[in-house]
Amino acid sequence: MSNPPITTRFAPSPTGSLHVGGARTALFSWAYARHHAAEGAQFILRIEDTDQARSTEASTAGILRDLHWLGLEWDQGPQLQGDHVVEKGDRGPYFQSQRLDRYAEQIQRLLDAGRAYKCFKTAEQLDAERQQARQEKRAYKYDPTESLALTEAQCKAYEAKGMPYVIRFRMPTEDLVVHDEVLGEVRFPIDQQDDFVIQKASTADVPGFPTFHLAVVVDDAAMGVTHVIRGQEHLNNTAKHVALQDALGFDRPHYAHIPLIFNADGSKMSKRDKAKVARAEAKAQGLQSVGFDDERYQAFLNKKNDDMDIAAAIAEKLGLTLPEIDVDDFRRSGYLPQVLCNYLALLGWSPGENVERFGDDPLTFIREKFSLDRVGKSNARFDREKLFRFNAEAIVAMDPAAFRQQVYALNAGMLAEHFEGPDDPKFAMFCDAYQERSRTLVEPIENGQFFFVADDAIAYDEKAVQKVLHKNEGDGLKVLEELKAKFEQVPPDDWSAEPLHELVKQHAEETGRGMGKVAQPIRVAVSGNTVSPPIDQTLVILGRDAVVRRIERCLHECVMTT
RNA sequence: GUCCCCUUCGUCUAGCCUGGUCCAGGACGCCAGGUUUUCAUCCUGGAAACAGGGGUUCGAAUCCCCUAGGGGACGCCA
Repeated sequence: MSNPPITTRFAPSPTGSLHVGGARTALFSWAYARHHAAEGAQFILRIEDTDQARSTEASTAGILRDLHWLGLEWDQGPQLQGDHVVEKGDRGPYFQSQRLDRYAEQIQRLLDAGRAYKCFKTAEQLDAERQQARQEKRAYKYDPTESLALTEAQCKAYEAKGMPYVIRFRMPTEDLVVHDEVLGEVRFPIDQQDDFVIQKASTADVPGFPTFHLAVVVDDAAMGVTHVIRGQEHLNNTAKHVALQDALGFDRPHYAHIPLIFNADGSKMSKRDKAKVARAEAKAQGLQSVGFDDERYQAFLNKKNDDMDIAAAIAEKLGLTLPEIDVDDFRRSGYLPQVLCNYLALLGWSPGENVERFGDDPLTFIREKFSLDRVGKSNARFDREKLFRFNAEAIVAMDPAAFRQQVYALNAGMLAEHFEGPDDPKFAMFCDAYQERSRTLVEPIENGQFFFVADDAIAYDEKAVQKVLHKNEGDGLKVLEELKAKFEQVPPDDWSAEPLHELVKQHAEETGRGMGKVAQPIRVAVSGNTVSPPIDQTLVILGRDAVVRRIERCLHECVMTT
C-alpha cells in the first residue's frame, strides 16, 4: 500500500497584501512539495475567507499576483485568468466561504457525538468575565458548566426566542502532544485549553460561519494535506487542531512551525512601519498637505490613523522610499523576485556548507535542497542591507535585454514619453550605461533623471557648481568653454563612445589636467550634479545637440560673479 | 499573569542530533588600506559571538539542570 502523496498548502486570508512573512511560508510550503515532486507531491493554495468583514476579492487577486511574481506556482487552487479567478484542481472549492456545507456537516457530527455544544453567552458577557479575571490577576478560563447543563428543550426555547448562540468544541481530558518537524515534541497541558468556538454567532434560522480552527482542520483533511508548514504564531493553535482531528477521526498531518520574521530592531514587520516613516518625515519637513483630503492628512499626522493612501502620498510628495513590507513593495522598489526568494529562504533555513547565493535560478536550487530538518528554530530579523547587496549582484549578472525589459516595465508610463519601447536603441544605451551601477531596477530611473528633463530645466546643485566649476579661479568653466568648441566640431557620425573618450582624454593630456578635472565640469553642466555614468557614455546618450545646449546654458547660468 | 517556543559575531547563519579536527567557519554590515574621471563596483586586510551559572566527562558551543533574556499565544481574527 502506498502512502498518500505529500501535500502542502499555503492558506492566506485575503485581508491585505502578501507580507514577506507570508511569502516565506508559501516558499517553504512550495519548496517542500516540489522537493517531493517525483513522488507526486502537491502544493495547494487555499483562501481562508471566513472573516466575512475583512476579506476582499481585491486582496485575493493581489495575493495570487504576488505569488505568481515570486515564481511560486501551485497545483491546485484559484488561478488568475485575465481579470477573473478560476479554480484548478479536483479537491475544491478552494475558498472557504464556498465550503460552508462541509463545515456544517462536521459540526453536526461533533454535536451528535457530544463533542460540541451550544453556548448562549454573549460576547459582551465573555468580555466582562475576561476583564474581571485580569483585574483579579488570574488566568481567564472559559467555564463550560452552564452551557453543558442546558437541556435540548432549553436550547430550543432560547432559539425560539431568537437568542444567538455559538458552538463550542469540547476539549479532551488528556494533555495534547504534538510532534513538530522543526521543534520536536511539544506538550500542551490540557488544563490550559478552553472549549473554543467552532461556529460563530448563529440563530435557529441562520447558522454562523465556522471559525478558522474548524475550517482549517476540515479542509486539510478533505484536501489530503499531509504537511502543514506555517508560522510559529500558530504553534498554540495546533493543540486545538489536533484535538479536533482526533474527535473527527481525521489523520493528524505533520506539522512544521517555522520561525517568525521581525524588523531589524526586533519589532513586528507591519504596514505601520510605513506610516511611521511617512509621518516622521512629513513632520520633519513640515509638509502642509498631500493635495487631497486635508482632514484625513491631519488625522494621520496626529496618529489618529495609519492610512496607507496618505502614507503613499507623502512618500510621493517627498520623494522618499517607505520601508518595504509586502511583496509588492519590494517589486515596486526594484527587487528581483528570485533574489527575494533567495534571501527569504535564508531566514530560518540554510542549505549548509556556507552556501548563501543560490545562483541564477534560486527556486530550482531551493526545491532541490529544501528539507524541514534544516529549518531553524529561532526568530530572524529582516536585514534589508543584505537583500540589497544580493539584489545588486543579481542585477549586474542579468542579461542586458532582460534588464531593459524589466526596467521599462517598472516605469512604462514615464518611459513611453521618451522611447519607442524597451528595445529602442536609445533606451538600450541608457540601460547598458546604468546596469552595472544599479542595485535595483528603479535606480536607473532615479539616478538618470537628468536624461529625461528638458535641456533648459537642469537644476544645478550649488555645491557641485562651487566645487567643480568655480574653484581654482573657475577652471571648470574654462574647461567647459574649451570643450564646447571641440564638441561642436565633432561630426554627427563620430558622436560615439570611443572617439568621445579619446577627445576628452586628449584634452586632459594637452591641458595638463587629470581626467577628473575635465570630466567633472561636463557632468555638472549636463546633469546638474557630479554623478553620472562614464562621461563618454553620458554624452552619447544625451546626443551632441543636447550636450552643447546644456553646456551653453550652464556657462550662462553659472558664470562667476567676481 | 498563565502556557508554549527560542538563545553562536551588530544581523542572518554553519557547527550541536553522532562531545575532541572550533583559542568557533561563512555572509551582510562595519573599520583600515588599495584600484577607479564621478557614482556604483572591484581587490586586500581587520575588529567582532558560543546569554549566565551549575553539573556529566579525561575533554562541552555540542549532553543534563537551573537562572536570566527574547518571542508567541491566551478572540465569535486568521
